Amino acid sequence: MERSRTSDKRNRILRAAVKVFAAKGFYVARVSDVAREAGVADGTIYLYFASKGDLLRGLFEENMERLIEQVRGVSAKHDSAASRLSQIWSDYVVFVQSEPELAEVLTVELRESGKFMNEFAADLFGAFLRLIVEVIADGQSRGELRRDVSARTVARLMFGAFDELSLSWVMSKNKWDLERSGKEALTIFLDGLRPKTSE
Amino acid sequence: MERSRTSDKRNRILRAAVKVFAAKGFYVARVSDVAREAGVADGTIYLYFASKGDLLRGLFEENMERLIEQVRGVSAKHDSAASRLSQIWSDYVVFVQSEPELAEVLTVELRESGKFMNEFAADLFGAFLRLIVEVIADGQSRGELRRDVSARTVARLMFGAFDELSLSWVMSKNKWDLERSGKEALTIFLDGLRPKTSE
Amino acid sequence: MERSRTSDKRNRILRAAVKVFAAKGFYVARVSDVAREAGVADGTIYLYFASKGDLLRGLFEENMERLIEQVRGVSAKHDSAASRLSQIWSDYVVFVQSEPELAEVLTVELRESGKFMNEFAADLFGAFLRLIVEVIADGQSRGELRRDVSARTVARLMFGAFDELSLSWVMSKNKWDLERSGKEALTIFLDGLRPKTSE
Amino acid sequence: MERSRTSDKRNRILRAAVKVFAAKGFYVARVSDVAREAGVADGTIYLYFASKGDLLRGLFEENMERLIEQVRGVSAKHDSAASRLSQIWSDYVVFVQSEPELAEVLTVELRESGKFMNEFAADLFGAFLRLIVEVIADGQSRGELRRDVSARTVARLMFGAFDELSLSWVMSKNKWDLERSGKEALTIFLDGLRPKTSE
DNA sequence: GATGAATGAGGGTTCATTCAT
DNA sequence: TATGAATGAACCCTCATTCAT
Repeated sequence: MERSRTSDKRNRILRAAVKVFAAKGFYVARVSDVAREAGVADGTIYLYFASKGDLLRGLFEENMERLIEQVRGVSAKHDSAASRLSQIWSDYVVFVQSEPELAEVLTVELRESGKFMNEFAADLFGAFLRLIVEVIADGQSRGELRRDVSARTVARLMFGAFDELSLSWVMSKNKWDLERSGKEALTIFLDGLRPKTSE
Repeated sequence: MERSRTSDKRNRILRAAVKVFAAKGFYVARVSDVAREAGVADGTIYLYFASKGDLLRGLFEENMERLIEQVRGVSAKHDSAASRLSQIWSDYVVFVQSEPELAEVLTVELRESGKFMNEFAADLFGAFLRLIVEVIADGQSRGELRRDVSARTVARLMFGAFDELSLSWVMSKNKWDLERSGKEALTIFLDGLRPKTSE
Repeated sequence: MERSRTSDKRNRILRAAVKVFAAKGFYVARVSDVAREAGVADGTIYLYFASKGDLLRGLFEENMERLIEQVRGVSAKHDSAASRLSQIWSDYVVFVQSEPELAEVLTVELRESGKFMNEFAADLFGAFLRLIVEVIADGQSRGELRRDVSARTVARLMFGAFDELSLSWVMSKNKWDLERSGKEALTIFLDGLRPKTSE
Repeated sequence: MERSRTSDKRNRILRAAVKVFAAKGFYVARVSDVAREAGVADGTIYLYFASKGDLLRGLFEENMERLIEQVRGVSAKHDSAASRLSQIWSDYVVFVQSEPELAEVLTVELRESGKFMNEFAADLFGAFLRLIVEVIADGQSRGELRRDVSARTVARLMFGAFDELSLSWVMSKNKWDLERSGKEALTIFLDGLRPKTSE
């Protein structure tokens, strides 16, 4: 009887938590809601997570790391900043479309929860942002992107813009074409980030 | 003894709520925290608001309307889309800098709260977004902005970008120059939105 | 400006209390309900009554005394036990029919409230009952009523029976003929209380 | 480990509620009083009852049904109206003497509570009364009881009389002989209900 | 490991009462 | 006297967490 390194039940609970937190929000959701959704007893959750907050923390950790890994892999396979940004975004679109509830939790709860797990969430988010900053800065240093703007500012801008785009898509129940809007967004940013001829 | 049209105490409670909700988040904040901050008894809050949720609602209502009015006034005083967007943003910077806690509550809680006051918050936010859409669409129809992107998408992008920018400024306790970053952001967007020569 | 010995406002409050207590019950009724019904401010009530409980107490006192006086007067004007009981009951019917809400409060709340104003309510009720006992005992000593039953028991029986009759009439919103039922009841009791021939 | 069909704890809570409600009255009693008396935590009560009011409701339901069953059984075992009424009453005396607190709650709170659970309490009480009405009407149709009085009125009379008798016995802390008084009462009623010779 | 009944601290809300006007 | 805004103690109920089975 092999046991996967990370228990099946733990994953079932995490998946249930995503669903429930997405539907009700972290604070309104009850631990027993998660338990019911996961098909386990309330107490079972505490065999895998120390507290309700830890459940949210575990959820962030596991998934943000996955996202970060994905983004990290992009830089290896693409040369230009433009193609990297394009790839990062289209990967993210795939993620949002295939796991909209997770995307919602990751973006919505990240903010409110900042209140009770500051350093933790900030770290994960910081790591994510730093990768974007690197892509931008690299593009600038190679003359692919304009240099008169702070890479950090650009990274935040793009993150905010795409985050808003995907979140509103999730919350509007997929009523419009996310890929198309994303392509338009990317075009605007890449055009706006083109090196000035005067430089 | 003159009495302001809207009760002093109501305003004191609203201001206290902003402070407390910003510091702890709506769900973690206790009504008695707000009462203490406002210097009133717990029960007094219920003379002005029907419930804790109604307090948050009242807070949105009053302030979002103010912001919307401000944005609305901008279009009358400025001609080009560029100057309108520039003005809207610099007005918003002034707001964020002078009332950072309110800005935080308005942006952070708007999301989480979407869960329990959906239509309400969505309406106010929708009204705000619509104004931006109009500015963009108007700029497009006058040939000032590129036409190959959806005005709605652009509005969302810009909102998301600037929202992220100001929120991260608020939460990082003002460690960097918001105005400067904002100017860079505006430049990137305006460059990215410039009509294509091929058009 | 003459002032009646017992203030008008005090009476207005008492009348309002009767109405409100009858409709909602003492515990569910709020002091502010009584104030609104009386057309006075909440605080005004406390100029005439020390507390909510005192309001109920005042209500009992004033009205029970009136009822007791009425019953007391009957014995003077009537000779036989039968005619006395008949008169007491028909007076009570008049009272119940003209002030059903007061009758309801006096009978319903008397019981529940026994819990918090024991000695007081018991005294008033005891005085009332004692009058009935006297009528019965007098009738027994004069050979008009059977002697093989305790006057106290008979008084309680009759009180309980007539109380139930009038209360159910009040609560059923006067759907049947109280006078008629009362006459039947009286007949049964008087027949049942007739001296045994063997005596 | 056997489990009784109806949870032990539920019954412990109900018994505690009887004791506490009898002592303080429903409105004055606190849920935590009941919990302490039952030896459980406050929250435990809500595992078995939806609310404080539901606790009172459950208490009525369970016990009134028991009483009604008892009364119902009497008619099968006795022939004459006289022996039926006699048996119903002596059963009730046994009940009142063995569970005086329950008797008190059932009769006292039934009235006040009518305010917030009208139809419910009325139904149970109505069912009880209807059984008495049947006994009376049956006695009348068989010529055992006088026919010139409404069976409904007689039932109410007797109920009111016996209710008052037992309640006052309960509240006077058993200072007198309930059985004896009850026998007297029954004699009076049966004599009063004897068919008229003229009929 | 798994369960879910039990716990009890905590918080939103009510409302009798007060008191400055 | 009269007012009614303000008070704050009290209480019902929720729900994260525990623990005996």
